[in-house]
Amino acid sequence: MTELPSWLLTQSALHAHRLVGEGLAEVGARGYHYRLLTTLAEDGPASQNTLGRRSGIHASDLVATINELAEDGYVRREPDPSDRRRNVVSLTAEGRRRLRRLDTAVQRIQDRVLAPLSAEQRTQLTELLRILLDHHTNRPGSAAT
Amino acid sequence: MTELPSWLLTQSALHAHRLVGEGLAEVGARGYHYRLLTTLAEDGPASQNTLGRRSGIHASDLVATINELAEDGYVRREPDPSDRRRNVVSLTAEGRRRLRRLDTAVQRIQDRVLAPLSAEQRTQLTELLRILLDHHTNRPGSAAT
DNA sequence: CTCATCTCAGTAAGACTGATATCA
DNA sequence: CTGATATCAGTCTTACTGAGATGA
Repeated sequence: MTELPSWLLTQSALHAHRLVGEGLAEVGARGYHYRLLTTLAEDGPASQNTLGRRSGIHASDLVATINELAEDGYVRREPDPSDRRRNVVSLTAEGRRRLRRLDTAVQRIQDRVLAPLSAEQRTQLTELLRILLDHHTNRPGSAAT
Repeated sequence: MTELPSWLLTQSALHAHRLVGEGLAEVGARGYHYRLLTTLAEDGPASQNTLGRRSGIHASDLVATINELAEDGYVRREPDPSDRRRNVVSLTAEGRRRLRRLDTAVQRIQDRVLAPLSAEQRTQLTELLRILLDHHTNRPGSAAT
């Protein structure tokens, strides 16, 4: 069993996930916070629906995530004047600072995650995972509802 | 962000985990069931404590897992005569058959998980993950309690 | 008494489902 | 009315914490 690719994958990911989670927790953040802030910084303000698609965070979890980030003043949630069903969520200046801090933490952790691999091996691994992820992202398997 | 190794790792693992979960669900099982049955088949009967260490399943989850498997007659839980605090958990004949079935399901899924990779790339990936996992397994990081 | 073992209740993160209110 | 959007409550899996109970 300990040689099953899916096992190796999920277990390594578990460690990576734990390390990242701990790193973010040290500065009082969670994975969703980082993901949403990054998405906002990379692709700009958007409706919650759009942010959900971009970040991969489920709409219902997005609500709570935005609540939390808005409470700390990292994002702003404003009704869209052109479509009053929508909220436009955008990054504040404080949010940008916050993201820089989280980014530092996360980048530092990449090194701990990949610690036992050489530079070449790291590249190899990222490429292989990139192929895997692209494949499964575009072939939802049975995730269609 | 979508190039972060930890992101690639956790997201690919998520797909793998989902595929395996679906495959097991189709035959009415969960990950813990497969892991415990495999551990019992590979290393033989043991106390719950020992099984927890071997399988990586937390002692408190092991209780429920064994309950479920015992109810279906796949494992037997008997008090250890030499130490009445302990239960000795062992695989039944039905449990062996059950494991063969789950094994088939899981093996079939490996192919779906690794679909876009060549044989050589699969070997590469498994080796890299093996290194990662060994590293993090032996260096609990901050998992010490 | 201390320590190991097992059990039970509860928590946490991430992903997801289903129901509802609002509005286009 | 239909369909999109946001919100709310709850489920599932895996992992873990803390509090007992039993017995070595």
